[in-house]
Amino acid sequence: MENSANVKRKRVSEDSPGRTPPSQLQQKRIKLLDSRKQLPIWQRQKDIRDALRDHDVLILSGETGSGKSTQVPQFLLDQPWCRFPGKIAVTQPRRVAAISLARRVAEEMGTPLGSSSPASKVGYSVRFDESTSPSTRIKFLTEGMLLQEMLRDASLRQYSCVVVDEVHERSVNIDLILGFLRQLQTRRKGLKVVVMSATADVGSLRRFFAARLPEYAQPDQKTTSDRSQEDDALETDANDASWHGFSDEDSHDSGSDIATCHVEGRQYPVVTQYLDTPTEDTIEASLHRIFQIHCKEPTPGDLLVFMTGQETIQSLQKLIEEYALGLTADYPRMLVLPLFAALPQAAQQQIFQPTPRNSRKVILTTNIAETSVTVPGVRFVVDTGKAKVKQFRNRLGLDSLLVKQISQSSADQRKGRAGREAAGQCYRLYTEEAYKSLDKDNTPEVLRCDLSQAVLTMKARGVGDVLAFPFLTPPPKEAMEKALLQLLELGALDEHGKISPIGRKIARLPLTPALGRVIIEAATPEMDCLVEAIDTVACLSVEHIFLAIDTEEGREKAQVARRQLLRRQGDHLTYLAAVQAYAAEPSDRRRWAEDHMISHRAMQSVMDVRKQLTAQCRQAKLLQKQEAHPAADEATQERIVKCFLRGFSANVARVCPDGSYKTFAGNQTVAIHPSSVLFGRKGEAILYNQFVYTNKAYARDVSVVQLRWLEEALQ
DNA sequence: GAGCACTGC
Repeated sequence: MENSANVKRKRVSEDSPGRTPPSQLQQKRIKLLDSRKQLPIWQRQKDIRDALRDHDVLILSGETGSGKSTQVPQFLLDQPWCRFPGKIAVTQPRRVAAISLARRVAEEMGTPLGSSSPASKVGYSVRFDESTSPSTRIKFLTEGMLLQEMLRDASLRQYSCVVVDEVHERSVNIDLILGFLRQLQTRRKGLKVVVMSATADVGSLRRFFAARLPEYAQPDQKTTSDRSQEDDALETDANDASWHGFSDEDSHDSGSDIATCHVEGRQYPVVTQYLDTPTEDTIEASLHRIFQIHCKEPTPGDLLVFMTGQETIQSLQKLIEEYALGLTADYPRMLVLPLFAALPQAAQQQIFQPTPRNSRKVILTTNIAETSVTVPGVRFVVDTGKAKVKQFRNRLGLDSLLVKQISQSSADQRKGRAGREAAGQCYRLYTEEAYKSLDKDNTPEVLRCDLSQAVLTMKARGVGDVLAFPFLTPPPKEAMEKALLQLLELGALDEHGKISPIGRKIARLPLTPALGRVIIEAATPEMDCLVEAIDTVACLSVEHIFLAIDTEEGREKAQVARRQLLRRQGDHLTYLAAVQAYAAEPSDRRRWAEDHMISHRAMQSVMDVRKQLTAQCRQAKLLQKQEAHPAADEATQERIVKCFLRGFSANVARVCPDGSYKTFAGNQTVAIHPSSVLFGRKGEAILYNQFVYTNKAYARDVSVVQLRWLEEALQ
């Protein structure tokens, strides 16, 4: 263990280069102690220590502002049970949170951060950035990083305690970690687990940790078949959060080894207003409400409007700006700012600029502002009550992305955004009855996604019978079986369901199993195109590299700017050309990206992923001294696409006489997505990486394939 | 001829 920790320490981190003198660190610590004592959780210090002295599991609920993420690890550090092996892991859903919490806790403890000093007691570990020291006691890390650590040591032997934060978010990774910890506690006595959630209702978590293992691992048969019917009907609402693996009936609550604790949050009051009658037109209703608030309420006080996506945000922005022209000079000025993930970084930064005097920011946002981005200065929230939700359909192997009603907890989260700095107001553009009829919680991601990666994650960490894995919310059996079949087809599992050597290699890669399989295929002597495959796969595993353009004129400009990069064979080879050209650019890469209307931010991530994949392939002995082939080599290009065929053999469609495409697997009609270079073109058959239903079924990331390649692949 | 919310290894 110590060895691997030392090796990791050599990796880069972004700590401040100069070391802070110890006396300054202590001064800062003493100064911060006063504000720590003001936190609601400070009073509960003894309760929390006692709870974990007497129990192995603590479920801690507390809203934002309680201070639980920073204080709980510090409360536990000097406890006798925490002396050996001595480390505390605290998981976080997002990289920025892991890093900033580590920085804050290091300051509060008066210790240097991470790798800046061998004496540092607090560190962090996120992808591409690890900052720990030999003395690290508290480590903040993303959920994915903890799962990666479990590949090296499934028993997590360096930790005395694992704290899982933000459990209410219910990502697949959180559910996997909870299941692993639940299993681990039966064979590693003394491992303490703290589960922290913003939701006060912790009944299902309690039952989960209290139940005897074999009994609750069985999925509920009745509910499973209900869900599979729903799966057939594309349009039905599958957002049924009332479905839980842990209903009161299957509770085996002994309660003996589980402590629970609730901590008050620290929020200003927020007044909620509902509509008297429901509305169909949320854009119109938002427009109306925004101007009402703006004309009636004093400044300062910014306004945050929750919408579904880029398109609705941009049309509402246009409407507001038109209407704002009619406002007299008596009213404050209005600054309308959109906020969504695809927005370039510079535009996103605008929301952090201070609002000028006598003006009001009106921020139109997706649910990025619900959890990931905290917008300062907000006193008013307008909530349309809707969000786009992704749902995987097993039968069709298709992701749908449709507008759905949000859950109550999501609505409450949005409302809370108005009360972070002062008392606020929240206007819900739906009736109070509608609110009461919403699902209580968000549907856990594990019920909404392709499970192949989760299943391979389990297999690689020693879970033999994945159908018996303790899920907080067991997915339908069909979904698990579909994932097992897909892994078998990829050769990641053998016919007995055991993980194969190929499967182990794929599981180490930070990729979906299908993309991982492409890498493995490309490394074979027959295919011999690993360098190219890494570049292409790296591009496919980050956000879209081509900047979105919304005018006809812009599109023509983009066509010209990108002309040398576009490949008639399709998106895969186009991405490869773009990565190769970017990587070969000797001087100003930012300039190159601008010239080609490519996102520099996306290309930087591509280069990070490329570096990581290259290192991992070298470690796995997949990559020896292989060099890139000349760019124009057509035989290589053909082999690259064939490698993708190995990973995505189910994602193939043939052209029909009417010019549409139909999938081989399910005879589904599929259209080439407008973002593809093949949009509007025809080939005898296409291969695609993603199959997404929005307003119709689209293939994304598409290349032309020949029918005889498919026959070869089937041999 | 139409465009995907958000995380993460």
